[in-house]
Amino acid sequence: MTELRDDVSATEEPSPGPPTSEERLLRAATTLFSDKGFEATRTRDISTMAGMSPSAMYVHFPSKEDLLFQLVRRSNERALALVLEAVAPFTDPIDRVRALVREFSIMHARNFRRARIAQYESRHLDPEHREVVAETRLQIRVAAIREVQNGIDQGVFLIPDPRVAVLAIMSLAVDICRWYSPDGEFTPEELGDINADLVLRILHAPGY
Amino acid sequence: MTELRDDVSATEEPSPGPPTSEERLLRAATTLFSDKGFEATRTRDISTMAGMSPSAMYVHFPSKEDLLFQLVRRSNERALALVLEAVAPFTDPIDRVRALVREFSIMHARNFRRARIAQYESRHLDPEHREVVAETRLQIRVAAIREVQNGIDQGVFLIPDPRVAVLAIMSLAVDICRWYSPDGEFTPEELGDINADLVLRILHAPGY
DNA sequence: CAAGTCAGTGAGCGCTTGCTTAGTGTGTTT
DNA sequence: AAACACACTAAGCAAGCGCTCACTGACTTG
Repeated sequence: MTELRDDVSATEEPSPGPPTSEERLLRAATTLFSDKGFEATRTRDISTMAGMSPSAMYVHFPSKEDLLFQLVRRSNERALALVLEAVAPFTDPIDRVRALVREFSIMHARNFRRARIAQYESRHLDPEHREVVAETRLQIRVAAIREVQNGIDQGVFLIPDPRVAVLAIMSLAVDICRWYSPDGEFTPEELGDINADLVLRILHAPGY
Repeated sequence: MTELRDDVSATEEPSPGPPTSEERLLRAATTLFSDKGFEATRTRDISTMAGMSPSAMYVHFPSKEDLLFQLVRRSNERALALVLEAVAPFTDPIDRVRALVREFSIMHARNFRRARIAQYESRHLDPEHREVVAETRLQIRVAAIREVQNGIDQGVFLIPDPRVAVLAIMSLAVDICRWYSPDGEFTPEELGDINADLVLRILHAPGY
């Protein structure tokens, strides 16, 4: 069975025992930022939802913007690590692309709130913070291009322009977080398999 | 040659002569809402960018929310009309899907600011306004499903689940407005052709 | 010309915002 | 026991917000 993990959970590997104040604040911010957006969220609401007084947020985070930055940074770093880990067990380009697309898609469904914040709220970051997350995102992109090019070089993918395939991979996966709902008609794992199949069709992989 | 139309232009068929005050306000709001988001945009900035005093917006629009609603409503109505017009000249399911995906994609590139507002800012609408735009969007979705199902029925598309194909069509086209820049490596028309090819590959249309 | 219409203005109101500051209670160190 | 460290709170400040309102000048109508 797949691991069930709360989308608003702040830590990747939840430690036992009650969540810390910092964790509760990050969880509350995840819910509020993804629901109403960064600008429409009030610092009072974050603290209150975390079960604290309105000013308690500033004990743990220097500003509302920094709280957003921690959320976006974690989300992007986790996405990069997931992509690199997903392809690692395989050598066949088809297996590697399949694993990449599948895991990347699953992540954007299962963690759709965190993904929304990373995709749609990062424009509210300070310029230097925005640059940090842009660097991580570029690395994700580079990893995807590498996998597609690898398959082209080995002659198993047939597509005129690898950039086009990467565009499609990213759009199919990232766009999940725009419309996904846990009550929808597909589970995250189903969406992962669906997108992996679609991408291999696009790449004209043999048998697809 | 394709018609060049300013992305922030308020009217679909620009009338000759200088733009009206209402048009200038809609254009300013398009730029500001798409750049900084609805909540981060100040009514003073909209009026000032339109060349008027801070309170002048309220002569033409009852509220900031209503200004957003006009923008989102127009954008969605135009998208629906475009989809229906795009398929009309053709009878072959392949031609119809190709035209649908191509025009829908071109629109999300050429009018990426308006598309961003329609996709990402509609959560700030009042519930009744949100329902109006949801209805139009559903009609776009229904039209896409009809075209794919038509091709399946005629035996030219080979895909297990038509819902999956429509999901992919929507994601590939809509997601353009998230990352598109006029300075990027693809023109709107190129993106339209690219996405049409990708979708026909996904559908296993003969020859793709 | 008098009256009415209407786009646009300047001042500002009531409220909320992110954030600060002084202080409190609890547990730990010396 | 004195001193300190720490998470947290109550109160509130300066700034900015959406929006209102009394008013103005230009144009239209009778």
